[in-house]
Amino acid sequence: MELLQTIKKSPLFLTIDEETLKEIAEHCRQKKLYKGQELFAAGDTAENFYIILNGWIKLSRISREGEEIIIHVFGPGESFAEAAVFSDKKKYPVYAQSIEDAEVIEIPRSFFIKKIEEDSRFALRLLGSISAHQHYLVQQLEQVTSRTAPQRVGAFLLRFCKRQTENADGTMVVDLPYDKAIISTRLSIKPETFSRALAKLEPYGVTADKRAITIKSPEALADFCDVD
Amino acid sequence: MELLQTIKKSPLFLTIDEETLKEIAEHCRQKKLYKGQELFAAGDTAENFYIILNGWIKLSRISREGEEIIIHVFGPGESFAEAAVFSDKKKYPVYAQSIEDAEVIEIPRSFFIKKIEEDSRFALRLLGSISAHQHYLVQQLEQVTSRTAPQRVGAFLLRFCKRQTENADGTMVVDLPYDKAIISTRLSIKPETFSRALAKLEPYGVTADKRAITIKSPEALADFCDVD
DNA sequence: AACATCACTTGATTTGGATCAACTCCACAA
DNA sequence: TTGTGGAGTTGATCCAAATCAAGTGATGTT
Repeated sequence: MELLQTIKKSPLFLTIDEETLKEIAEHCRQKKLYKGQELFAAGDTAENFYIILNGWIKLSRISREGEEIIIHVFGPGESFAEAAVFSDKKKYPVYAQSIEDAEVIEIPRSFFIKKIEEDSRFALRLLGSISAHQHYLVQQLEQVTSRTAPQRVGAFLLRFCKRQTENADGTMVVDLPYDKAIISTRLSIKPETFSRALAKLEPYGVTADKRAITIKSPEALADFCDVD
Repeated sequence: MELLQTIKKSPLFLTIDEETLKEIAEHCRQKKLYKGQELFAAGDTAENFYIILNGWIKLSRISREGEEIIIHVFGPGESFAEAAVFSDKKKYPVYAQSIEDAEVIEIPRSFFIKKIEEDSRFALRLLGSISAHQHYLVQQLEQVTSRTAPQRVGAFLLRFCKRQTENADGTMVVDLPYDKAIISTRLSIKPETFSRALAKLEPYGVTADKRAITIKSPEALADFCDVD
C-alpha cells in the first residue's frame, strides 16, 4: 500500500515500528488538493496536522494591508502544523494553501495525542521534528536580516540543489520547483529583485534558462552566500 | 524554598503536580551569571535547557563577518533551549549570554527525557511550550519582513508594556528593561535607526525620558503598528 | 491567425535604513 | 574637580531594494 510506504519515509516516522505505522495509516485520511486550494486558514481550530505525499503547500500570513508573507513552502515527505496541534489555543497561526495540485495525509489531533500517551519514544521523535523546524525558522530569520537579496537567492539554490543530481564535473542543474514569484515571496523579496539577483550571480557561475538553473561551481557560490 | 516556587510559576510547569516539581527541583542546578557571561556557544553539545530566575539572557548568532543577530531575549520565568535538547544533532544552534547579572536553573537533558517517558502529560506540556516559541519566531519573521522600523519599535513597546502597569487615564509608562542597543539588535535595526524611529512615534503619543517611555494612547500606537 | 494572459525581465526613479561622523549627556574614577 | 569612556542623539551621505512602468516571449484560446 502506497500510503504506508510514504508515511514510513517521512522523517517524523523514521524510527517508528511497522505495527504503529499500520495503525497510523488506518487513522488518517488521504486528501487531494487542486492548485490554489485552501487547506486551512489562520485562526481555524487545529484539528489535524499533515504530511505531504506530493505537490507543494505554502504556509503564509496575510497582513492587514493584504500583503502576503510566506513562512515556508513544504514539499513531498515533509510534515507541517505539528506545533499548532499542541499550542495552547489550538488554532493554526498561519494560512495553508497548495500551490500545485497536491496530495496530503491528514492526521487527526486526537489520535496523535493518544499515540504520544502510549509511546514516549514517539513523543521524543515529534519533539525532534518540531525543533528541527524551529531551527529552520531561526536560520530564516538570520537570512532575512543579514543577507543581501543575491545571497539569499544563492542560498536557496544551494539548499535546493542538494536534493537534486550533481554532474561528474561538479556542475549542478537545479530545476526550480515552482513559480519564481513564489520563491521571491518565500525569500521576502519582490519578483523584480529576484530576477536581478539571479543576474548578479552570473559571476559565480550561475546561469538560468527558464526554470533550469545551472551552477558551474557550487563552492564559489556557497562562498559568496556565506553558507556551509 | 524559593527555587521550587519559581519553577512552579514557569509556564512550562504550570500544570505539573507538586511531587514532580519537587523531583525536578532536586535534579537541577541553580547558576549565577555575571553580566556578559557566556552560558553556551553555538555548536556546544546540548546537555541542558534553562529557566530564568532573574536577569535577561540573549540568544544570538554571529555571522561570518562578525555581525550579531539576536534571536530572542528571554526574561524571568521563561524557559529556553528546550528544542535544542531534542534536536537530532543535540547541539545548540545559537549562542547564549547574559546581558545583566542573572540567575538561571539548569535542567539536565537526561533527567528530562526520563520525565517525558514517565509522564505523557508532561510531554504534551512541553510540546505546547515549544510551539508557543515557534509561533513567536513566525511573528518575528513577519515583523522583520513587513514592518518599518518605527512600527517594529512601537510593537516592541506595546508587547512590553502589557507586562507593566497602566494608569487610570489609559496612559502607560514602560521602563525599558535593557540597553537600547540590545533592543535595536533584537529588532534587527541599528541604534541610530532606533533613536530616529522612537522620535517618529511622537505623533502617536510616545515620549521618551531616558529609559522611561510614556505612551499616551496605546490604541493609537497599536493601530499605527498594525498589531492586536 | 489573431488575441489575451500569464510569467517573467529590464529600465528609471524613489526611499528607508545603513553608514560615517560629530556631539551631548551622564556615570564613575583618579 | 577634572578627565574618560560608554550610551544615546542628530546630521549628512550613500546604497540596496521597492516601486512604477514598459516590454518580451511563451502558452493557450476563440
